[in-house]
Amino acid sequence: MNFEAFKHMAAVSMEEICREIFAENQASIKIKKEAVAVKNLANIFDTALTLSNEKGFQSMSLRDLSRTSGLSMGALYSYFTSKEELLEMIQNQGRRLTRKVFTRQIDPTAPPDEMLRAAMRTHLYLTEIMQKWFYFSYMETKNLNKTQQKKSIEGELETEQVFIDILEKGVREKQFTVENPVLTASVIKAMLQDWYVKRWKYARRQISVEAYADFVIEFVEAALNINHDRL
Amino acid sequence: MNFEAFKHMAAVSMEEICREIFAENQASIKIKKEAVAVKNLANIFDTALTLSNEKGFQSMSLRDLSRTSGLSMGALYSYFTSKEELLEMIQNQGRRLTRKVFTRQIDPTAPPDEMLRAAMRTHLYLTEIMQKWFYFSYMETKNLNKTQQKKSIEGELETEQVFIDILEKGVREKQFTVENPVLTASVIKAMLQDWYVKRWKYARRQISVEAYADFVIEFVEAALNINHDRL
DNA sequence: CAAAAAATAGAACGATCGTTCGTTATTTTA
DNA sequence: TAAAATAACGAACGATCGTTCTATTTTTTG
Repeated sequence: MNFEAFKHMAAVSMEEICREIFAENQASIKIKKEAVAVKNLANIFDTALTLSNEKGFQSMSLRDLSRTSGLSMGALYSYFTSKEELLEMIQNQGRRLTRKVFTRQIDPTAPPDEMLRAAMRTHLYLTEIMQKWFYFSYMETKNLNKTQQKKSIEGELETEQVFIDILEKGVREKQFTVENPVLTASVIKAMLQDWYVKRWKYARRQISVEAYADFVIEFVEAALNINHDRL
Repeated sequence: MNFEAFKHMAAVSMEEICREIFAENQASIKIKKEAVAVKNLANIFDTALTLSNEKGFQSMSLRDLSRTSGLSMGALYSYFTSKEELLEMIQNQGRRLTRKVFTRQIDPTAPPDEMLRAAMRTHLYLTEIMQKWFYFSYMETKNLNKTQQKKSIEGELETEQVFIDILEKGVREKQFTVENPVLTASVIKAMLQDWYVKRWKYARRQISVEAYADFVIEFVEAALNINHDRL
Protein backbone atom coordinates (compact mmCIF):
# COMPACT_ATOMS: atom_id res chain seq x y z
CA MET A 1 0.00 0.00 0.00
CA ASN A 2 1.35 3.44 -0.87
CA PHE A 3 1.35 6.41 1.45
CA GLU A 4 -1.47 8.34 -0.18
CA ALA A 5 -3.80 5.34 0.02
CA PHE A 6 -2.93 4.84 3.68
CA LYS A 7 -3.52 8.49 4.45
CA HIS A 8 -6.95 8.30 2.91
CA MET A 9 -7.80 5.00 4.58
CA ALA A 10 -6.51 5.77 8.07
CA ALA A 11 -8.43 9.05 8.11
CA VAL A 12 -6.51 10.53 10.99
CA SER A 13 -6.65 14.30 11.12
CA MET A 14 -6.08 16.98 13.70
CA GLU A 15 -9.82 17.69 13.79
CA GLU A 16 -10.75 14.05 14.25
CA ILE A 17 -8.26 13.75 17.11
CA CYS A 18 -9.42 16.90 18.83
CA ARG A 19 -13.00 15.70 18.71
CA GLU A 20 -11.90 12.58 20.54
CA ILE A 21 -9.92 14.56 23.08
CA PHE A 22 -12.92 16.78 23.67
CA ALA A 23 -15.16 13.78 24.29
CA GLU A 24 -12.58 12.08 26.51
CA ASN A 25 -11.78 15.12 28.67
CA GLN A 26 -15.12 16.86 29.15
CA ALA A 27 -14.42 16.89 32.89
CA SER A 28 -11.36 19.12 32.50
CA ILE A 29 -12.58 21.22 29.57
CA LYS A 30 -14.81 24.11 30.59
CA ILE A 31 -16.04 24.74 27.04
CA LYS A 32 -19.53 23.45 26.25
CA LYS A 33 -19.89 23.66 22.49
CA GLU A 34 -18.04 21.05 20.47
CA ALA A 35 -17.47 23.26 17.44
CA VAL A 36 -15.76 25.92 19.50
CA ALA A 37 -13.78 23.42 21.55
CA VAL A 38 -12.52 21.42 18.57
CA LYS A 39 -11.41 24.52 16.69
CA ASN A 40 -9.43 25.88 19.64
CA LEU A 41 -8.09 22.52 20.78
CA ALA A 42 -6.67 21.98 17.30
CA ASN A 43 -5.00 25.36 17.54
CA ILE A 44 -3.68 24.72 21.06
CA PHE A 45 -2.30 21.24 20.35
CA ASP A 46 -0.78 22.23 17.04
CA THR A 47 0.93 25.23 18.59
CA ALA A 48 2.02 23.30 21.68
CA LEU A 49 3.51 20.52 19.55
CA THR A 50 5.37 22.96 17.33
CA LEU A 51 6.80 24.96 20.21
CA SER A 52 7.63 21.88 22.29
CA ASN A 53 9.34 20.12 19.43
CA GLU A 54 11.43 23.24 18.84
CA LYS A 55 12.61 23.89 22.36
CA GLY A 56 11.11 21.31 24.70
CA PHE A 57 7.87 21.19 26.65
CA GLN A 58 9.33 22.61 29.85
CA SER A 59 10.96 25.49 28.00
CA MET A 60 7.67 26.39 26.36
CA SER A 61 5.94 28.76 28.76
CA LEU A 62 2.18 29.11 28.73
CA ARG A 63 2.77 32.73 27.74
CA ASP A 64 4.59 31.44 24.65
CA LEU A 65 1.64 29.20 23.95
CA SER A 66 -0.78 32.07 24.52
CA ARG A 67 1.11 34.46 22.28
CA THR A 68 1.64 32.02 19.42
CA SER A 69 -1.84 30.52 19.48
CA GLY A 70 -3.52 33.89 19.87
CA LEU A 71 -5.56 32.70 22.85
CA SER A 72 -5.38 34.47 26.20
CA MET A 73 -4.04 32.84 29.35
CA GLY A 74 -7.55 32.62 30.73
CA ALA A 75 -8.85 31.03 27.54
CA LEU A 76 -6.12 28.39 27.60
CA TYR A 77 -7.12 27.34 31.08
CA SER A 78 -10.62 26.65 29.79
CA TYR A 79 -9.16 23.74 27.82
CA PHE A 80 -6.95 22.15 30.47
CA THR A 81 -6.58 22.48 34.22
CA SER A 82 -2.77 22.51 34.33
CA LYS A 83 0.27 22.41 32.09
CA GLU A 84 0.87 18.86 33.24
CA GLU A 85 -2.59 17.84 32.11
CA LEU A 86 -1.95 19.32 28.67
CA LEU A 87 1.11 17.07 28.46
CA GLU A 88 -0.88 14.02 29.51
CA MET A 89 -3.64 14.72 26.99
CA ILE A 90 -1.16 14.71 24.14
CA GLN A 91 0.55 11.55 25.35
CA ASN A 92 -2.70 9.66 25.93
CA GLN A 93 -4.00 10.58 22.51
CA GLY A 94 -0.80 9.36 20.84
CA ARG A 95 -1.08 5.98 22.55
CA ARG A 96 -4.78 5.60 21.79
CA LEU A 97 -4.22 6.42 18.15
CA THR A 98 -1.34 3.98 17.75
CA ARG A 99 -3.30 1.14 19.26
CA LYS A 100 -6.35 1.86 17.12
CA VAL A 101 -4.53 2.16 13.81
CA PHE A 102 -2.40 -0.92 14.43
CA THR A 103 -5.29 -3.23 15.24
CA ARG A 104 -7.31 -1.85 12.34
CA GLN A 105 -4.62 -2.08 9.66
CA ILE A 106 -3.08 -5.47 10.32
CA ASP A 107 -4.92 -8.59 9.29
CA PRO A 108 -4.07 -11.36 11.78
CA THR A 109 -4.98 -14.11 9.34
CA ALA A 110 -2.52 -13.00 6.65
CA PRO A 111 0.74 -14.88 6.10
CA PRO A 112 3.53 -13.73 8.47
CA ASP A 113 5.72 -12.06 5.85
CA GLU A 114 2.77 -10.04 4.64
CA MET A 115 1.87 -9.13 8.22
CA LEU A 116 5.43 -8.04 8.91
CA ARG A 117 5.48 -5.78 5.88
CA ALA A 118 2.07 -4.35 6.76
CA ALA A 119 3.16 -3.67 10.35
CA MET A 120 6.32 -1.88 9.26
CA ARG A 121 4.52 0.18 6.64
CA THR A 122 1.70 1.07 9.01
CA HIS A 123 4.17 2.18 11.65
CA LEU A 124 6.08 4.38 9.24
CA TYR A 125 3.05 5.88 7.50
CA LEU A 126 1.23 6.60 10.75
CA THR A 127 4.24 8.28 12.32
CA GLU A 128 4.75 10.24 9.13
CA ILE A 129 1.24 11.68 9.25
CA MET A 130 1.47 12.37 12.98
CA GLN A 131 5.18 13.13 13.16
CA LYS A 132 4.80 16.01 15.60
CA TRP A 133 2.82 13.87 18.01
CA PHE A 134 5.19 10.93 17.99
CA TYR A 135 8.29 13.05 18.23
CA PHE A 136 6.74 14.82 21.19
CA SER A 137 5.78 11.58 22.91
CA TYR A 138 9.25 10.19 22.34
CA MET A 139 11.09 13.21 23.72
CA GLU A 140 8.83 14.28 26.57
CA THR A 141 8.35 11.06 28.49
CA LYS A 142 10.68 12.32 31.21
CA ASN A 143 8.36 15.17 32.11
CA LEU A 144 5.53 12.81 32.97
CA ASN A 145 4.74 11.65 36.48
CA LYS A 146 5.51 8.08 37.48
CA THR A 147 2.04 6.74 36.64
CA GLN A 148 2.08 8.24 33.16
CA GLN A 149 5.67 7.12 32.58
CA LYS A 150 4.60 3.58 33.31
CA LYS A 151 1.84 3.85 30.72
CA SER A 152 4.35 5.18 28.24
CA ILE A 153 6.66 2.21 28.81
CA GLU A 154 3.73 -0.18 28.46
CA GLY A 155 2.84 1.47 25.15
CA GLU A 156 6.38 1.01 23.87
CA LEU A 157 6.42 -2.65 24.85
CA GLU A 158 2.94 -3.18 23.46
CA THR A 159 3.83 -2.12 19.92
CA GLU A 160 7.04 -4.10 20.18
CA GLN A 161 4.96 -7.14 21.10
CA VAL A 162 3.08 -6.79 17.83
CA PHE A 163 6.35 -7.44 16.02
CA ILE A 164 7.40 -10.24 18.38
CA ASP A 165 4.10 -12.02 17.73
CA ILE A 166 4.47 -11.73 13.97
CA LEU A 167 8.03 -13.02 14.07
CA GLU A 168 7.10 -15.98 16.25
CA LYS A 169 4.21 -16.79 13.94
CA GLY A 170 6.67 -16.73 11.04
CA VAL A 171 8.98 -19.13 12.85
CA ARG A 172 6.13 -21.51 13.70
CA GLU A 173 5.00 -21.54 10.09
CA LYS A 174 8.62 -22.01 9.00
CA GLN A 175 8.66 -18.86 6.91
CA PHE A 176 11.33 -16.89 8.81
CA THR A 177 14.66 -17.77 10.33
CA VAL A 178 14.61 -15.83 13.58
CA GLU A 179 16.76 -17.01 16.43
CA ASN A 180 15.87 -14.19 18.80
CA PRO A 181 12.43 -12.69 18.12
CA VAL A 182 12.64 -10.23 21.03
CA LEU A 183 15.92 -8.64 19.95
CA THR A 184 14.86 -8.74 16.32
CA ALA A 185 11.66 -6.88 17.14
CA SER A 186 13.71 -4.39 19.14
CA VAL A 187 16.00 -3.43 16.29
CA ILE A 188 13.13 -3.32 13.82
CA LYS A 189 11.38 -0.87 16.12
CA ALA A 190 14.56 1.17 16.42
CA MET A 191 14.76 1.50 12.65
CA LEU A 192 11.11 2.50 12.40
CA GLN A 193 11.37 5.08 15.16
CA ASP A 194 14.38 6.65 13.52
CA TRP A 195 12.06 7.86 10.80
CA TYR A 196 10.20 10.31 13.02
CA VAL A 197 12.99 11.03 15.49
CA LYS A 198 15.51 12.01 12.81
CA ARG A 199 12.96 13.45 10.44
CA TRP A 200 15.26 16.40 9.66
CA LYS A 201 17.94 14.07 8.33
CA TYR A 202 15.68 12.29 5.87
CA ALA A 203 14.02 15.54 4.82
CA ARG A 204 17.41 17.05 4.05
CA ARG A 205 18.31 14.03 1.94
CA GLN A 206 14.92 14.15 0.25
CA ILE A 207 14.04 10.60 1.15
CA SER A 208 10.30 9.94 1.06
CA VAL A 209 8.51 7.78 3.60
CA GLU A 210 7.76 5.25 0.87
CA ALA A 211 11.42 5.02 -0.12
CA TYR A 212 12.36 4.54 3.51
CA ALA A 213 9.66 1.90 3.98
CA ASP A 214 10.81 0.01 0.90
CA PHE A 215 14.38 0.10 2.11
CA VAL A 216 13.74 -1.02 5.69
CA ILE A 217 11.44 -3.83 4.56
CA GLU A 218 14.05 -5.13 2.15
CA PHE A 219 16.79 -4.79 4.76
CA VAL A 220 14.82 -6.70 7.39
CA GLU A 221 13.72 -9.39 4.96
CA ALA A 222 17.32 -9.96 3.89
CA ALA A 223 18.36 -10.30 7.53
CA LEU A 224 15.51 -12.71 8.30
CA ASN A 225 16.35 -14.84 5.30
CA ILE A 226 12.72 -14.94 4.27
CA ASN A 227 11.66 -17.83 2.13
CA HIS A 228 9.12 -16.45 -0.31
CA ASP A 229 8.77 -19.81 -2.05
CA ARG A 230 6.77 -21.29 0.80
CA LEU A 231 3.82 -19.02 0.07
CA MET B 1 37.09 -7.70 21.37
CA ASN B 2 35.06 -8.14 24.51
CA PHE B 3 33.69 -5.34 26.65
CA GLU B 4 36.14 -5.66 29.52
CA ALA B 5 39.12 -5.46 27.18
CA PHE B 6 37.66 -2.39 25.48
CA LYS B 7 37.00 -0.71 28.80
CA HIS B 8 40.61 -1.21 29.79
CA MET B 9 41.96 -0.13 26.44
CA ALA B 10 39.78 2.93 25.87
CA ALA B 11 40.63 4.22 29.34
CA VAL B 12 37.79 6.70 29.47
CA SER B 13 36.83 7.67 32.98
CA MET B 14 34.97 10.50 34.62
CA GLU B 15 38.23 11.83 36.04
CA GLU B 16 40.02 11.74 32.69
CA ILE B 17 37.15 13.60 31.07
CA CYS B 18 36.97 16.23 33.78
CA ARG B 19 40.66 16.90 33.46
CA GLU B 20 40.10 17.60 29.78
CA ILE B 21 37.14 19.83 30.48
CA PHE B 22 39.18 21.75 33.02
CA ALA B 23 41.98 22.30 30.51
CA GLU B 24 39.55 23.24 27.76
CA ASN B 25 37.48 25.69 29.80
CA GLN B 26 40.00 27.49 31.99
CA ALA B 27 38.51 30.78 30.83
CA SER B 28 35.12 30.01 32.38
CA ILE B 29 36.32 28.09 35.40
CA LYS B 30 37.38 30.30 38.29
CA ILE B 31 39.14 27.50 40.13
CA LYS B 32 42.93 27.47 39.85
CA LYS B 33 44.05 24.13 41.24
CA GLU B 34 43.49 21.13 38.99
CA ALA B 35 43.05 18.63 41.80
CA VAL B 36 40.23 20.65 43.37
CA ALA B 37 38.62 21.43 40.03
CA VAL B 38 38.66 17.85 38.74
CA LYS B 39 37.17 16.47 41.94
CA ASN B 40 34.30 18.94 41.95
CA LEU B 41 33.73 18.87 38.19
CA ALA B 42 33.33 15.11 38.39
CA ASN B 43 30.75 15.59 41.12
CA ILE B 44 28.92 18.35 39.25
CA PHE B 45 28.76 16.53 35.91
CA ASP B 46 27.80 13.23 37.43
CA THR B 47 25.01 14.84 39.44
CA ALA B 48 23.86 16.99 36.52
CA LEU B 49 23.70 13.97 34.21
CA THR B 50 21.78 11.90 36.72
CA LEU B 51 19.24 14.61 37.47
CA SER B 52 18.86 15.64 33.82
CA ASN B 53 18.39 12.10 32.62
CA GLU B 54 15.71 11.65 35.26
CA LYS B 55 13.65 14.73 34.60
CA GLY B 56 15.26 16.76 31.84
CA PHE B 57 17.88 19.48 31.88
CA GLN B 58 15.41 22.36 31.98
CA SER B 59 13.48 20.82 34.85
CA MET B 60 16.66 20.40 36.85
CA SER B 61 17.09 23.66 38.77
CA LEU B 62 20.52 24.77 39.90
CA ARG B 63 19.19 24.46 43.44
CA ASP B 64 18.51 20.77 42.74
CA LEU B 65 22.05 20.49 41.46
CA SER B 66 23.39 22.33 44.50
CA ARG B 67 21.43 20.21 46.98
CA THR B 68 22.27 16.87 45.39
CA SER B 69 25.93 17.60 44.70
CA GLY B 70 26.48 19.18 48.11
CA LEU B 71 28.06 22.29 46.59
CA SER B 72 26.63 25.75 47.25
CA MET B 73 25.12 27.92 44.55
CA GLY B 74 28.15 30.17 44.68
CA ALA B 75 30.55 27.26 44.37
CA LEU B 76 28.72 25.94 41.31
CA TYR B 77 29.20 29.24 39.56
CA SER B 78 32.93 28.90 40.03
CA TYR B 79 32.82 26.02 37.56
CA PHE B 80 30.61 27.50 34.85
CA THR B 81 29.34 30.97 34.02
CA SER B 82 25.75 29.99 33.22
CA LYS B 83 23.44 27.01 33.11
CA GLU B 84 23.60 27.14 29.34
CA GLU B 85 27.38 26.85 29.44
CA LEU B 86 27.12 23.79 31.66
CA LEU B 87 24.94 22.23 28.98
CA GLU B 88 27.42 23.11 26.25
CA MET B 89 30.36 21.71 28.22
CA ILE B 90 28.67 18.33 28.47
CA GLN B 91 27.70 18.29 24.80
CA ASN B 92 31.15 19.35 23.59
CA GLN B 93 32.85 16.73 25.69
CA GLY B 94 30.59 14.00 24.34
CA ARG B 95 31.44 14.93 20.77
CA ARG B 96 35.17 15.21 21.43
CA LEU B 97 35.22 11.83 23.12
CA THR B 98 33.32 10.11 20.34
CA ARG B 99 35.62 11.45 17.68
CA LYS B 100 38.74 10.48 19.62
CA VAL B 101 37.69 6.94 20.45
CA PHE B 102 36.43 6.25 16.95
CA THR B 103 39.62 7.32 15.19
CA ARG B 104 41.74 5.49 17.74
CA GLN B 105 39.90 2.17 17.71
CA ILE B 106 39.26 1.61 14.01
CA ASP B 107 42.11 0.50 11.81
CA PRO B 108 41.55 2.00 8.32
CA THR B 109 43.72 -0.63 6.65
CA ALA B 110 41.71 -3.59 7.92
CA PRO B 111 39.31 -5.46 5.63
CA PRO B 112 35.86 -3.79 5.42
CA ASP B 113 33.93 -6.50 7.22
CA GLU B 114 36.37 -6.33 10.10
CA MET B 115 36.15 -2.54 10.13
CA LEU B 116 32.37 -2.68 10.17
CA ARG B 117 32.35 -5.04 13.13
CA ALA B 118 34.92 -2.92 14.96
CA ALA B 119 32.92 0.25 14.34
CA MET B 120 29.71 -1.28 15.63
CA ARG B 121 31.37 -2.77 18.69
CA THR B 122 33.23 0.45 19.45
CA HIS B 123 30.04 2.45 19.20
CA LEU B 124 28.15 0.12 21.52
CA TYR B 125 30.94 -0.31 24.06
CA LEU B 126 31.72 3.40 24.23
CA THR B 127 28.08 4.36 24.68
CA GLU B 128 27.75 1.64 27.32
CA ILE B 129 30.58 3.10 29.39
CA MET B 130 29.37 6.66 28.91
CA GLN B 131 25.65 5.92 28.75
CA LYS B 132 24.64 8.92 30.84
CA TRP B 133 26.56 11.30 28.58
CA PHE B 134 25.19 9.96 25.33
CA TYR B 135 21.64 9.75 26.58
CA PHE B 136 21.94 13.34 27.74
CA SER B 137 23.38 14.52 24.41
CA TYR B 138 20.67 12.69 22.53
CA MET B 139 17.78 14.10 24.55
CA GLU B 140 18.93 17.65 25.25
CA THR B 141 19.89 18.89 21.78
CA LYS B 142 16.75 21.01 21.69
CA ASN B 143 17.93 23.15 24.60
CA LEU B 144 21.04 24.26 22.76
CA ASN B 145 21.33 27.52 20.85
CA LYS B 146 21.41 27.45 17.06
CA THR B 147 25.22 27.36 16.80
CA GLN B 148 25.52 24.44 19.17
CA GLN B 149 22.62 22.63 17.52
CA LYS B 150 24.45 22.84 14.24
CA LYS B 151 27.52 21.28 15.83
CA SER B 152 25.35 18.52 17.23
CA ILE B 153 23.92 17.76 13.80
CA GLU B 154 27.40 17.76 12.30
CA GLY B 155 28.51 15.28 14.96
CA GLU B 156 25.62 12.97 14.15
CA LEU B 157 26.41 13.08 10.45
CA GLU B 158 30.12 12.65 11.11
CA THR B 159 29.76 9.34 12.92
CA GLU B 160 27.28 8.23 10.29
CA GLN B 161 29.88 9.03 7.65
CA VAL B 162 32.25 6.57 9.33
CA PHE B 163 29.79 3.82 8.51
CA ILE B 164 29.08 5.10 4.98
CA ASP B 165 32.83 5.06 4.23
CA ILE B 166 33.21 1.52 5.49
CA LEU B 167 30.23 0.31 3.48
CA GLU B 168 31.48 1.96 0.30
CA LYS B 169 34.90 0.48 0.83
CA GLY B 170 33.24 -2.93 1.19
CA VAL B 171 31.36 -2.43 -2.06
CA ARG B 172 34.52 -1.34 -3.92
CA GLU B 173 36.37 -4.38 -2.66
CA LYS B 174 33.37 -6.54 -3.58
CA GLN B 175 32.89 -7.83 -0.07
CA PHE B 176 29.43 -6.38 0.64
CA THR B 177 26.23 -6.11 -1.34
CA VAL B 178 25.01 -2.64 -0.44
CA GLU B 179 22.71 -0.84 -2.82
CA ASN B 180 22.22 2.24 -0.67
CA PRO B 181 25.13 2.91 1.69
CA VAL B 182 23.60 6.10 3.11
CA LEU B 183 20.34 4.49 4.19
CA THR B 184 22.15 1.39 5.34
CA ALA B 185 24.42 3.47 7.55
CA SER B 186 21.36 5.29 8.87
CA VAL B 187 19.58 2.18 10.06
CA ILE B 188 22.77 0.71 11.50
CA LYS B 189 23.20 3.89 13.51
CA ALA B 190 19.58 3.71 14.65
CA MET B 191 20.12 0.20 15.98
CA LEU B 192 23.30 1.23 17.77
CA GLN B 193 21.72 4.29 19.34
CA ASP B 194 18.81 2.23 20.61
CA TRP B 195 21.23 0.63 23.04
CA TYR B 196 21.78 3.75 25.08
CA VAL B 197 18.44 5.43 24.45
CA LYS B 198 16.39 2.43 25.56
CA ARG B 199 18.87 1.25 28.16
CA TRP B 200 16.07 0.50 30.64
CA LYS B 201 14.53 -2.02 28.24
CA TYR B 202 17.68 -4.05 27.77
CA ALA B 203 18.53 -3.86 31.47
CA ARG B 204 15.10 -5.21 32.34
CA ARG B 205 15.59 -8.08 29.92
CA GLN B 206 19.09 -8.67 31.26
CA ILE B 207 20.73 -8.36 27.88
CA SER B 208 24.42 -7.51 28.10
CA VAL B 209 26.15 -5.11 25.77
CA GLU B 210 28.17 -7.99 24.34
CA ALA B 211 25.05 -10.00 23.63
CA TYR B 212 23.50 -6.98 21.93
CA ALA B 213 26.66 -6.35 19.92
CA ASP B 214 26.80 -9.96 18.77
CA PHE B 215 23.18 -9.82 17.74
CA VAL B 216 23.32 -6.54 15.83
CA ILE B 217 26.51 -7.55 14.02
CA GLU B 218 24.98 -10.83 12.93
CA PHE B 219 21.75 -9.09 11.91
CA VAL B 220 23.56 -6.50 9.80
CA GLU B 221 25.88 -9.02 8.22
CA ALA B 222 22.93 -11.18 7.21
CA ALA B 223 21.26 -8.16 5.62
CA LEU B 224 24.43 -7.15 3.78
CA ASN B 225 24.92 -10.64 2.45
CA ILE B 226 28.57 -10.56 3.44
CA ASN B 227 30.84 -12.89 1.56
CA HIS B 228 33.36 -14.13 4.09
CA ASP B 229 35.01 -16.38 1.51
CA ARG B 230 36.65 -13.48 -0.29
CA LEU B 231 38.90 -12.77 2.67
C1' DC C 1 -33.55 43.05 21.13
C1' DA C 2 -32.98 42.25 25.98
C1' DA C 3 -31.54 38.62 29.25
C1' DA C 4 -28.85 34.58 30.06
C1' DA C 5 -25.15 31.73 29.04
C1' DA C 6 -20.74 30.87 27.23
C1' DA C 7 -16.23 32.18 26.15
C1' DT C 8 -12.25 35.28 26.37
C1' DA C 9 -9.27 38.71 28.30
C1' DG C 10 -5.43 40.06 31.04
C1' DA C 11 -3.89 41.93 35.45
C1' DA C 12 -2.40 40.07 39.87
C1' DC C 13 -0.32 36.47 43.12
C1' DG C 14 2.98 33.69 45.25
C1' DA C 15 6.57 30.51 44.04
C1' DT C 16 10.67 29.55 41.91
C1' DC C 17 14.09 30.43 38.62
C1' DG C 18 19.10 31.80 37.15
C1' DT C 19 22.47 34.78 38.68
C1' DT C 20 25.24 37.98 41.62
C1' DC C 21 28.06 39.39 45.34
C1' DG C 22 29.78 40.53 49.96
C1' DT C 23 31.28 37.47 53.57
C1' DT C 24 33.36 33.51 55.65
C1' DA C 25 36.19 29.38 55.60
C1' DT C 26 40.04 26.88 53.95
C1' DT C 27 44.48 26.20 51.97
C1' DT C 28 48.94 27.85 50.50
C1' DT C 29 52.81 30.73 50.99
C1' DA C 30 56.67 32.97 53.14
C1' DT D 1 52.14 31.08 62.26
C1' DA D 2 50.67 35.30 60.17
C1' DA D 3 49.53 37.02 55.64
C1' DA D 4 47.85 36.14 51.14
C1' DA D 5 45.45 33.54 47.93
C1' DT D 6 41.94 30.48 46.88
C1' DA D 7 37.49 28.37 47.39
C1' DA D 8 32.90 27.96 49.28
C1' DC D 9 28.91 29.93 51.17
C1' DG D 10 24.11 31.52 51.03
C1' DA D 11 21.12 35.51 51.29
C1' DA D 12 19.28 38.80 48.04
C1' DC D 13 17.66 40.50 43.31
C1' DG D 14 14.90 40.95 39.41
C1' DA D 15 12.71 38.15 35.97
C1' DT D 16 9.61 34.78 34.78
C1' DC D 17 6.87 30.92 35.80
C1' DG D 18 2.11 28.43 36.39
C1' DT D 19 -2.21 29.57 38.00
C1' DT D 20 -6.33 32.19 39.52
C1' DC D 21 -10.00 35.33 39.30
C1' DT D 22 -12.88 39.11 38.15
C1' DA D 23 -14.27 41.92 34.39
C1' DT D 24 -15.53 42.10 29.70
C1' DT D 25 -16.91 40.51 25.23
C1' DT D 26 -19.34 37.38 22.32
C1' DT D 27 -22.93 34.18 21.35
C1' DT D 28 -27.28 32.00 22.20
C1' DT D 29 -31.89 32.03 23.84
C1' DG D 30 -36.70 33.40 24.50
